[in-house]
Amino acid sequence: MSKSESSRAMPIVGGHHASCFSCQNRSNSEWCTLADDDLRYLDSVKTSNSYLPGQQIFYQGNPCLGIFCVESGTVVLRKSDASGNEVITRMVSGGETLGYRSYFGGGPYQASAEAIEPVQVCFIDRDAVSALLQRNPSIGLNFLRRLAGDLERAEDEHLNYSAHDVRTRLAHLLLSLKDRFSDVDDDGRLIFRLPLSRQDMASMLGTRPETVARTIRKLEDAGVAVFDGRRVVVDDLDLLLDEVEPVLA
Amino acid sequence: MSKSESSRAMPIVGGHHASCFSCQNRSNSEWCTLADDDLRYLDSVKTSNSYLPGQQIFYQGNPCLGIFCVESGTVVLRKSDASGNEVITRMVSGGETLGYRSYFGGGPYQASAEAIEPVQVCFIDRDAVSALLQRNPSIGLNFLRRLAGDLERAEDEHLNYSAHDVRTRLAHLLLSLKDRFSDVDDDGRLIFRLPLSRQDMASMLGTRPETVARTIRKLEDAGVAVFDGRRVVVDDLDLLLDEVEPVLA
DNA sequence: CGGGGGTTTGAGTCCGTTCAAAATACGTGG
DNA sequence: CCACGTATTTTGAACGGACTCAAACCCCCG
Repeated sequence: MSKSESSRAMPIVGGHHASCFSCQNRSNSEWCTLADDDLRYLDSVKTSNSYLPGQQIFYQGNPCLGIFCVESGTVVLRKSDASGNEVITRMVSGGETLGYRSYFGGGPYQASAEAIEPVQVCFIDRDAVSALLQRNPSIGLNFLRRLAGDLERAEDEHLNYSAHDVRTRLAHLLLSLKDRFSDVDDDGRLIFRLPLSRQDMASMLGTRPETVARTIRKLEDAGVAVFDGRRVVVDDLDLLLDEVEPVLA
Repeated sequence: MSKSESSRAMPIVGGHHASCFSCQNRSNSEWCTLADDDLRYLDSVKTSNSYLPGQQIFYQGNPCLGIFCVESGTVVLRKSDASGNEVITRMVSGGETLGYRSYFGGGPYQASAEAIEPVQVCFIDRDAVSALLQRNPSIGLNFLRRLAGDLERAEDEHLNYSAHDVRTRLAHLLLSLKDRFSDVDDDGRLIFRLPLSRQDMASMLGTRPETVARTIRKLEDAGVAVFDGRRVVVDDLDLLLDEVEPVLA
């Protein structure tokens, strides 16, 4: 169930009101092709908010009132069904956008967005998005590219899911988190600081927490990685890669 | 010209050259918002082709040269990895479009498109699509809606997949094929004529043909459906629905 | 009639689940 | 800072669904 039951999309901290002009992420966001005056418009209509880990940015089933820009931090999209089954369909980090699937698809959100790190997000109203799309059609193309990429990832995931066991998928997951959540220490080892609980890992892998724990143990026994809570140490990246890429005959 | 470079995507029958104006499916396709002169343009640049069951319309890995309109018949998108694992990510029938994910996402096709029924498709060149997008930006919005819907379905499928066993997913599959591939006979029974082999069903369910056979047997033993090759008879739709919707306490 | 691909059935195994309990981490108040 | 209650994680044992390998079957076609 949820931890902070009641409050909906209530930011804990008022906006520190970043400017779109100085936004680090703009160059690789959908808004990169905005002309100066359009950017000025965007900057004037957006609102900026902060969320702490565990706080919900929007809920599955809620109507989509606009689009969010993640300035910093990490958000997960959780999707659940009537029976309480839950999967994490996506992780969204700084520079990425949020809520556009429902915006373009119509209908309510199909997943809940929850901050798993302290997050700074900007909100752009439906009408403002619509206006920007009119003023600069290339924004639409940018979102087309984004959605096409999302669909590709979802279908890759589908294939990956039905072709590999949990151990392989866990190795996959680690690799996909490498760039954003690991550093190399003096000895050349990879040091992860995962933003995910074991339960969240299970939701991402489509399995149960118990299985995650057991699979972690297997990877440790195989010398691939050492897990200590959310801290993971990988001595030899090649061993991790071998988990994913079977030794082909 | 463009697609003859690969002898594979060679239609068996020359176009019967349907007109876009008389196309039955236009009203619910992405092209429904085209003005008359744009439609005339589309009609002049599209080429129409036929494929027989088993023929490939394009291959995973091939560059995307344009977009296809399925006028009639059914196509499946097969996606495979280096190890030979295969899933069917989508079924596309008359009125739907094909190849737009790669067109907007850039890069080569991520799946192969194979006719599983006699199919009539129109091909629209990249440049023509681009021109139409420019002339009528609402086309872009239509594709945004389409991709958003595809992504939603893919993520629904993901949840469905990790939450339900093969038996439930098979029932799901039947229900999803009901509208297009079944009729009601005089006694009120549903008569399916499936366009899929058992292997294809396995690819859609993310399982093996043996498991499909066994699961079919279970459904028969439970009196839910009778399978005779590709012909399926469902006496009582409610029984099928019960397979999907667990009796909630 | 004799292939040959697809399908079904069988037997055995393995992976992941379930249920239950123990261990560990966490937050809160004393 | 420690103690305590709670939630999460880990471990264990038993079960079950789906997989693998293999053989038999079937149907379509030459």
